[in-house]
Amino acid sequence: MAGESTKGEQTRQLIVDTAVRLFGEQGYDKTTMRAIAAAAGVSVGNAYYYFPSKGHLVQAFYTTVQDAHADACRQALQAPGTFVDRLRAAMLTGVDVMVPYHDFAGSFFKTAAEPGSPLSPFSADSAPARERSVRMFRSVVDGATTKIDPELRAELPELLWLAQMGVTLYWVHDTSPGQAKTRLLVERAVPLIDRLAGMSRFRVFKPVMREILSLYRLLR
Amino acid sequence: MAGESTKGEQTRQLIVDTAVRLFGEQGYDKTTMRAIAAAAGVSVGNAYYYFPSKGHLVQAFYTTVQDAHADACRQALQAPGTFVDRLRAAMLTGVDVMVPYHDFAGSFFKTAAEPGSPLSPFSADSAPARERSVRMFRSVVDGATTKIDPELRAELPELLWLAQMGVTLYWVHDTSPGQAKTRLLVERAVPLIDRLAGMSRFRVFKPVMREILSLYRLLR
DNA sequence: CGCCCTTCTTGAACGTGTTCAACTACGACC
DNA sequence: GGTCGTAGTTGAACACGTTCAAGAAGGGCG
Repeated sequence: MAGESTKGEQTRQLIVDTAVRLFGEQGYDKTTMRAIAAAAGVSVGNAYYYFPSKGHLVQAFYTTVQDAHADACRQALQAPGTFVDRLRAAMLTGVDVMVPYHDFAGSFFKTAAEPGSPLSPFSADSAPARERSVRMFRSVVDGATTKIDPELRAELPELLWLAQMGVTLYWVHDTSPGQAKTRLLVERAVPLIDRLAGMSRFRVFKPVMREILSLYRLLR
Repeated sequence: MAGESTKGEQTRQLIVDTAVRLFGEQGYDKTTMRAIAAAAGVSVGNAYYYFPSKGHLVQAFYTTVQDAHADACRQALQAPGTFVDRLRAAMLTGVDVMVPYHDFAGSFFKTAAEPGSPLSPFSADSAPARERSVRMFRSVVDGATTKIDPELRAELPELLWLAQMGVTLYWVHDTSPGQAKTRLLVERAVPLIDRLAGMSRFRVFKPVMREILSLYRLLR
């Protein structure tokens, strides 16, 4: 897991660590490339030798947060349980883990939201992180004792990841203290999702769900 | 409606017109403030005397597009019809109107998506444009002959506006030729929305819908 | 050692959005 | 007519992200 120890790899790591620290301390916009380079004791150009842009330095930040989320979830998801409980655990720990970075995320969001950006959660560059997150939601679904339509169950992990992107979108714009409203959103949306998933087996609802799934597959 | 004709108002208009033209010709990023100022025959500082930032020059662009959309819809919404037909008309004309500006929207999107930005569709500054759009969706709903639960019907215009924001989000990221996938999304999502709206009167579904509406009201 | 090639590093320079102290134009009031 | 104050205007200057030609370090090979 630990990287090679060549000169370059060391410098690269030094720059990432410094950047992540400064991002956390001062936010994205206020942390200039010059400041990162100076704090790391290298030149500006050197930072650009390892990272094609300032935004790419944030991938490391992503990974850090995602690791924390994975750790926080592992314990909660160890034992099987109802779908509601598992989903709530996954999503709430997600919010918890992000809380310290709310300001940072706000200033960085515009970069990640840009259509062509490699930092967009939908981009090819983000595929590993995305797949990892989907895997986590798959384990949420797999360990769930609740009865769910098989076709929906297969697609659910990806849909839940999408839902989490939506929650994150709301969270970024949420200015309530401690992002309380986002928590409220999760608390109340999760049971709703559960109810809808349960209804997916009813006769009247099944064709609608099928249509939604087929549309989703077509457009993603 | 036409503005005053003071010196300042003239200059302001000149700058806006030039900016809108250049944005359309070259996109957002490639149109520099220096270029706008030069093409308008004023100094850079003068542009900043009237507009606090480059992004603010885009509000005029918004208004232009929205006017075009309103015009395109008026005719289609004149006569009453089914909910599906009216909603499809409203949303498809929305896409049509935006098509010429897809590249522009892509490069500008990051600015509008920023949480604190006055150009965010959720911001206070965008309230007039937002309310106008919601009004349009209200006329879509009001003229609809389809039976819809009254509580949902009251809230539906705002929800449809939100849906259109979602469509726009998809559209911005849609790289298919002519944004064909976005059209597909509208074509197939509209009947789905109609079906769900119709189901809202069923006994099993009503409490779920109530919960969704109450959650939405709480969090907006 | 001397040579060469790759890897790594530098800092000045470019073009950008934005700011600001200074300047001009012009209308109102004495 | 003269004077003053506001509205309008200027362009140099700033800080930023990014680029690039140039050089330094290091190591394999004769």
